[in-house]
Amino acid sequence: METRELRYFVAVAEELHFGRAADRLGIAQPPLSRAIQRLERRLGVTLLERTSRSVALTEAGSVLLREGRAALDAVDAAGRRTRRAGTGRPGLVLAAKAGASSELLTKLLDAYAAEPGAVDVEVMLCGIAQQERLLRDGRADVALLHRPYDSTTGLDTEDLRTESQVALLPAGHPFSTRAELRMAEVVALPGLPMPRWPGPDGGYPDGPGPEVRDHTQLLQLIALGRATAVLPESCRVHLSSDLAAVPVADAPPVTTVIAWPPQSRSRPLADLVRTATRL
Amino acid sequence: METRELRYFVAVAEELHFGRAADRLGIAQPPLSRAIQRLERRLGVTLLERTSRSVALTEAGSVLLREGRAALDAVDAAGRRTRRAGTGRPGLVLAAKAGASSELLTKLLDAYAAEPGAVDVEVMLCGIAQQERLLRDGRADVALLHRPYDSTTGLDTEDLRTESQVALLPAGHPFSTRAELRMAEVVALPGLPMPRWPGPDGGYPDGPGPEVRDHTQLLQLIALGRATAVLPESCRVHLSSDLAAVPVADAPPVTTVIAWPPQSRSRPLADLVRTATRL
DNA sequence: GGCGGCGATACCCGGCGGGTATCGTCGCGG
DNA sequence: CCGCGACGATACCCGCCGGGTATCGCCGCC
Repeated sequence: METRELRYFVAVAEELHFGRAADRLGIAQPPLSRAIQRLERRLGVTLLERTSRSVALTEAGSVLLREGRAALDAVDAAGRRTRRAGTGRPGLVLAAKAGASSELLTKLLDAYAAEPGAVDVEVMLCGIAQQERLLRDGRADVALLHRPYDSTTGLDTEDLRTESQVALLPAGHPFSTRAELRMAEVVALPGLPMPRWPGPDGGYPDGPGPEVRDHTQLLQLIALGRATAVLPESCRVHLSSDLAAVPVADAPPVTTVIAWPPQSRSRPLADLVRTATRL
Repeated sequence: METRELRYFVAVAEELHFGRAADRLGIAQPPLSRAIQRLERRLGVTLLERTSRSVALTEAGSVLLREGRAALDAVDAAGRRTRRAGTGRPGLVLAAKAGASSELLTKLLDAYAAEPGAVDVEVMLCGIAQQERLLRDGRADVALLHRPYDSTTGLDTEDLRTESQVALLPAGHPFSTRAELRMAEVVALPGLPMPRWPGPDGGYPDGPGPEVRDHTQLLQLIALGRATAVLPESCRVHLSSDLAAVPVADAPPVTTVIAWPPQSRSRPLADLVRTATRL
């Protein structure tokens, strides 16, 4: 199986429409049809159920979609990491959610920079739940994640710290003076829905509440009185005066972990991980 | 990057010889040289340092070798799993070392077969340290591993049980009547070296001691008075009378784990894992 | 110094990837 | 009920790229 074929199939499987997929791939529709047919013939498996009005994934097709994405990520990662290894710049790329764990991040970067043999660390600030992707396709070498929000399956990790969570409310909200809240109270706040985060696929789940991409967006929405959210208590350090934080007694504790792709313990990475665990 | 190019590069990087690599790939040498040149040009990186007398990997080349193997495994896995999903046979393939944990394996298979919704489980008995590879390239869905001998990095796992280890000796050996031994005594047994196991790459480490591929080979060598070994105590159940087992006080305990590739929790796999943890 | 092994180069061919034109099917609206 | 339009499949053509053979250039070694 060639990566081009995989890329073609993934495009069609995502669009469920040969024309749009061909468009996205920058080729015409007929060669795309042929490529998919050949792929099916070679695998001996029907991947797509098509009529002239619709395209649907078969069971095998959805397996290939999932596995093919992972394989393409691995191929991309190989290319990117090789390029990085070749063209000077042997530094590390660390991915972190914009606005999360910032004081831990500064402490980590400072401590690591003081280590003997430290290399340049490029910080890649990204949206929610993007870090796993960045690690998998080689754009990042190491990331800060937050369990249980982020999935760590298939990554090597070390726990860094665990903290409880607080509810963020607009300053002056009646609940903002409470000593603590419960999850049931927070989710039921009238006029203040919990926002929706993008999933690992970049899509948003259905439901009420505004769609939110990063922490600054979120904080602004809360300050505007349009939403509320439950976040790790370390977010308090950069709260502006228009926001209030109230502990949530029964929210699950959040563990910040440092994660990296398996089988990639280079010296600089190992040093960074060791530094992190000693903070 | 196309998978063909990756396959070509991996072959050359492993052989460090264009002629032999071309031979292995079933093509002539000139197209192989061109393919590698094009790959280097596209990546903008020198992968191989060649003179007319030798070929050596650059730093970037060894990165691409490691990452490329993983990517090729992922592509192979995508193909194999898709084929399996398409052509009926939606069963599970379980990989286990031949001769290890056999009574746990039988118990697991029996218990799972009794579950509602159980599917066929094909058992793939393999050599030492082969299971990780089988999981990665899609030939197996789930495996039994033994920490700390087997690496579990990049795999999802559940612990099943932990046991201490015993030294295996030829029956009648002076030490065979001892109540317990220490590691230092076992490794120093005159005339009874510890055998060498293949690593994950299939190669054997250097050193004294016979090369061993699986447990039956090993047991036979011990019975013949040519070797000794330290194994989990569950190996006692199938000891023949020509072997003796003596507990080793300071050997690290061995944990049997069930492992599967990340992001692949199909219903049957989840059922099997759940059954295993309940044994 | 000549021989032989090895990677690179030169040159040729066939197949495959990609393009345009067009067909066959089917849902839908008048 | 018929015609239109959307969409995937088919037909056919072209240029490039993957692969082959022949040969060169380099260099270690007898």
